[in-house]
Amino acid sequence: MTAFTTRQQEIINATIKLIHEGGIQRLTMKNLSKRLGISEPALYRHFENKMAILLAMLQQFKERSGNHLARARALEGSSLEQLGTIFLEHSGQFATNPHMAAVVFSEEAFQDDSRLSELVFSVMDRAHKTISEIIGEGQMQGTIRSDLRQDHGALLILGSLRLMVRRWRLSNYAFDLKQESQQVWQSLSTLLRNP
Amino acid sequence: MTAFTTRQQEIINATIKLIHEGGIQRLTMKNLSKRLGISEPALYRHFENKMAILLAMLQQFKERSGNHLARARALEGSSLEQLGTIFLEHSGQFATNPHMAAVVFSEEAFQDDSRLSELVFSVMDRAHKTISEIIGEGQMQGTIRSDLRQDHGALLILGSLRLMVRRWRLSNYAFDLKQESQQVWQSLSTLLRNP
Amino acid sequence: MTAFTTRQQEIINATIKLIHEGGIQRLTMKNLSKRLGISEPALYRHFENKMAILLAMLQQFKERSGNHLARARALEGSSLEQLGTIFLEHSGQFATNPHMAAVVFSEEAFQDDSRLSELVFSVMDRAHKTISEIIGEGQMQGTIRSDLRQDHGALLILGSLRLMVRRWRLSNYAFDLKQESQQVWQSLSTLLRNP
Amino acid sequence: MTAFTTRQQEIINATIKLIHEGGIQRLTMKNLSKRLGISEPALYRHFENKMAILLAMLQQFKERSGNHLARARALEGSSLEQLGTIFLEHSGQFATNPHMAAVVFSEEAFQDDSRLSELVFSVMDRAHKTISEIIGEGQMQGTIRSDLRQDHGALLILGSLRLMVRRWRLSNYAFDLKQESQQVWQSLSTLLRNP
DNA sequence: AATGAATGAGGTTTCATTCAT
DNA sequence: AATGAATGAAACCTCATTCAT
Repeated sequence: MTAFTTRQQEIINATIKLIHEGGIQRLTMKNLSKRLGISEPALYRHFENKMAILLAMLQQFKERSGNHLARARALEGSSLEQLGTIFLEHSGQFATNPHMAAVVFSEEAFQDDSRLSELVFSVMDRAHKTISEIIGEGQMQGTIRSDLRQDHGALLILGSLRLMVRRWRLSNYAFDLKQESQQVWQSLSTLLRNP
Repeated sequence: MTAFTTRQQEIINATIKLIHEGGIQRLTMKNLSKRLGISEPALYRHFENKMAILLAMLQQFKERSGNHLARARALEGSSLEQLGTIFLEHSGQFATNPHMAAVVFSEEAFQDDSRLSELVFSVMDRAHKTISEIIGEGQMQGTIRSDLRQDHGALLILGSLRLMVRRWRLSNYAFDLKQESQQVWQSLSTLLRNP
Repeated sequence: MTAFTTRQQEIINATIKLIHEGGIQRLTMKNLSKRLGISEPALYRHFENKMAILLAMLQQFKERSGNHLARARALEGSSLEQLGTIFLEHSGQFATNPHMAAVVFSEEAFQDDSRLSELVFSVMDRAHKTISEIIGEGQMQGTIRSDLRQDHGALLILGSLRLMVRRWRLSNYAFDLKQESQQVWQSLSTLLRNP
Repeated sequence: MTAFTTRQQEIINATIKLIHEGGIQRLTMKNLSKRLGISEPALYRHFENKMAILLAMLQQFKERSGNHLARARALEGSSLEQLGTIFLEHSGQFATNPHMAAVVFSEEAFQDDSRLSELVFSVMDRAHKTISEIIGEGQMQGTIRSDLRQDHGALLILGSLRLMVRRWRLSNYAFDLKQESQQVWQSLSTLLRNP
């Protein structure tokens, strides 16, 4: 959708890596330029602002997250399978691209600017709503236990996913996220399945 | 354990409020001194460093969290009741003291200093371990379903708690956290209970 | 005299307009290029420097001012009529072309470069000298009161003209400059006329 | 009225001198700090902003100008004597303090900020109104010729004063401003006096 | 216990200008 | 004739911290 130039994409990638390494505080225009081997003013040829860089990064993140959800929805499988796909694809993206995890957990740093924080919220909210919907469908079809509010189910799934990724980060990526997320999903689906 | 002077406690409280209002970025020595109505150098009479202030704040947080857990453990009730107490007391503390929620979600900002980040991790980890233990006991007693790894149960409970509080924050405290957390716990206990 | 290419003239005009809108501070190569819809380096095809642009602008201004004076001198009328022509033509030019007024009042900004400031001074000085001359002639012919130093007369006329235009600018062009300048000239000529 | 600390007054004085030497463009926080022998951040202890420094400078200027006018109004003398006092005291202040002249003619540089430009305008406007008033009184008393609109008289007097000072500046202070202003006032009063 | 004054390091951004294409 | 990409210098300002009082 949003098309970035090569340089812009490079800048976005470097931004993600810097945040990954040292949080938002490490993301300075100087560090960014140093990382890319260009001067600070050069950055301003490609983005109007530091804010614009963050905005671009989050927009891209939102787009990717949206794609994940859409792909899962398009699956032929049962509701539980759709949920599993969402859970595993999301954690899979973090596993392959650990930098992105840092961005998700820097959310609080974006609260200064309303555009940034709304973007962040909208990403989370869309996932929440999609998952709620799928749970609702599963309950109608009888595959998911019906004594569970749909939004609570979404809270459960997303909350577990987020905390798992956070623990993975805090552990310094000490365990295999993909493997762990499969096991966690196993547990989750056991709980959700209509007995 | 750690005894703070009146002034020190005032500083810690102001720190929490500043973080609550605008994240770690708002926490500057200047803002802190302005909030307290004293000069900047005065802060250095009470704490060696900005870091020392953060450290004190987190230590206090750790202590309180530890107390919550200990109190829950001391209860006579069943495992599920103990877990419910932990869940509700924690969310209750956030409801009464919304400032504290901000600190939890500024965790990422502490990654610069290893002492800070270890402290943060230890708080989360203790809760995780305690909850795992209780789940284990519940499974042995047959009150909690046994087809669930204990650590996954802890992940579930803590993840839901955290995400619920986060959504409460992002919604600008738009809903009643106490009421909502009771309902969420209702859902959670339904899932965990041995059928 | 000085022949400018079409592009050069466009650049000069845009320069005047920018100064008009926001003073010398608004005149940056970036703003200039944006206004013209070309790139910044393109400007350097047409002028060596930013200074060269300002120089060209002032030269053109000097030329036009010289023309005004010469045309007034060529008139058949009395000395007072010549002075009136100068007064009204100058203010008339500002009325039709308010952008130019801004340039006159940005004079101080040109003091950095000696060539610029000398140019500015020479424009003012030539008007001063011409007016002094005409007053002298009028005094010899008996149409202008002779108890007035010629240079003081020039100071009076130019000072009034400048301040009137300045007030017009500061008032945000709130009054009709042409009409006002006719009335001011009425007052001035009454004072100068030999009773 | 407005009381400044010693340091603040030093900063204001240095500001005036810098503007005097090289216009507004020379007035940078770095130059200012260098001139005072302190660091840049130190300036921010005494003024919130660069703008605040300019504001303080202009407020002081306004106050002084107001005092001049009030003192002249308090004189027992005729209207013409009051006008003469205003004319000579104002030029006298510039003669003693050539730095201030630079500020007056940097007016255009203040157009960026509305507070600054309004302040500048109010200074000029008050002088204009006071002079108009005095002329009106003189006309009623018969000492000033009545075939002259009061505001045109003010335009004449202020315009001449400004242009004279400007020429003095541009000439690099080559002539004796006090002496010249006495002679100019001689001419002006001759023109204004009721014959 | 507290303050006024100061500072070095570093933050984001803008400027006029250059160079390869 | 024009551009995309880049840059060194410098702008204003903020940060945590120190020191003499």
